[in-house]
Amino acid sequence: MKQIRTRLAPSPTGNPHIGTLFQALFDYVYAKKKNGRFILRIEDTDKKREVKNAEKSIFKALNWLGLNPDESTKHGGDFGPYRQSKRLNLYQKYAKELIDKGHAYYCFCSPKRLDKVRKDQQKKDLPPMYDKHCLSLSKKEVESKLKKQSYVIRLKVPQNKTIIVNDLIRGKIKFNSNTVNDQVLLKSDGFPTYHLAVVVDDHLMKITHMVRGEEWISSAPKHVLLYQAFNWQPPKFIHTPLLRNPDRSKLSKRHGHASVSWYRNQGYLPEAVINFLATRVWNHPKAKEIFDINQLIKYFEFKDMHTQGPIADIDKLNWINSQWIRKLPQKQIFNYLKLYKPQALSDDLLKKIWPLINQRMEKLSELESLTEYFISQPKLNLKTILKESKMDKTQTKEYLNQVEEVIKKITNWQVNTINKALHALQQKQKLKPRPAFMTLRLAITGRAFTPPLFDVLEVLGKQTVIKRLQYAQKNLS
RNA sequence: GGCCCCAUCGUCUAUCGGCUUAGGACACUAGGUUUUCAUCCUAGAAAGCGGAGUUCGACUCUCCGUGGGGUCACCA
Repeated sequence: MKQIRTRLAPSPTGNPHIGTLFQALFDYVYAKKKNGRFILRIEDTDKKREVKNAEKSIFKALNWLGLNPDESTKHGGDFGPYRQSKRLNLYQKYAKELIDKGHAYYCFCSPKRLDKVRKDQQKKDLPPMYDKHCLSLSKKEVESKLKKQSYVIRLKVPQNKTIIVNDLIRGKIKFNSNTVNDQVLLKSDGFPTYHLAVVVDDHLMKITHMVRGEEWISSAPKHVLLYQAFNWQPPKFIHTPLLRNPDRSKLSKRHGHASVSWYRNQGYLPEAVINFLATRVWNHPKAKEIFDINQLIKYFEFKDMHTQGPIADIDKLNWINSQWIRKLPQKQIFNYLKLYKPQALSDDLLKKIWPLINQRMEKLSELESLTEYFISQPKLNLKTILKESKMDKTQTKEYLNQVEEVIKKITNWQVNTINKALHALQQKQKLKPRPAFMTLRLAITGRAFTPPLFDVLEVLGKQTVIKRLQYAQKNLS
């Protein structure tokens, strides 16, 4: 049986887009499922748009999600080079072959003329397309021009033909060839355009399943034409829907959440991001909401992939992330947590606090705000303290002083002994639980929302609690 | 504008012609648990874009509208 080979073919033009990883996920999963190979090919045929270190970021992003390729510029493989700028001779060779077979032609039109043609067409409300001007050049004319002029090679699109793009999840998509442009295949600088390069490389690299975004559907007929011209068997086409902004436009940087680094910085777990991306276009057969990549590998089939463009709903991601924070073993979470840990927070302290805060955490980036009052004396809001205590300044101060005395007498510093002692005081003082304990919470932690008070006290330690009570009293006088 | 893709609660979806008073999840609202917040539990509100057709029967099939999206480069 033929080996399944999938590929991701990003351009090194900036921070990796989450949509790229979205594609990679299905490449990776399907390859793993079928015991195939997942290939990463760098499509660096546009020198102008290339960004330094972009290639590195792609590897980093893939590695973060655990979607490492089997073959790439870094991992090697039998079908290299895996960088298109290293394959220029191949594209040139195949472009010539197309000319010889009559499926492509030289074009010498200047950018100026092309611009004029385009503008005229737009004026007449016609779709802008190359007017095949150079197609009518005689062999002689071509030969003489080749000697002194720069040229491009264009695809010769046949007239009045129906081109069928067979998409694995969308079925047959029909195009009238008259609506397909005579696309440039080889640029005047000798570099191929995407259209030539992608077909040549996917064929040479023996790609069996080509996953890419829906935005490519409209150029797919050109690729079909090329496969026919070369007489090559095309791979299976899978055009995934596009991730959307809340306004339904294509997910973009303008709206935030587009770059992979954003997700990492926010403190989303790789497991959660994968879970999230997968569920945008696919449902677990047992209707599970939370599942890992192995489940995906086990159950995923392209035929079950949706075609509707989903909004990348951050609320849902947050929920999925919070589920994974609770689900993953502590060891693994702590490993991820390193990135977000403030210096002052020791490993030991974190270990103690974790059971108290992990039910309250949605994103790992919240670690600092959830733990800061365990580390240092928080700012106090006297107004809020007095409001909650329902007593005046002196009474509140006196209460805190009594708490201090009670606490000083506790010998066995544990949740239940603290609990007993402070409840006894609360009853003796004839205070209602809420003012009694809320006042304490505010005086000691500086905030109204914390884990259970006595647990917090236990972790803080007797001495710190006493210090904070004294600090609060000082503030109240 | 041409071409193409898509169309069930606010969002993601189940339903693959009858099993459905259209089910679930997130978000939202209310209540319970909790000294607070969160968790957890319970309940609630919330949807088949419109019109023709096919059929005994349509959310599900076909067509036409409508709406949203993508694409029209010597960029990918």
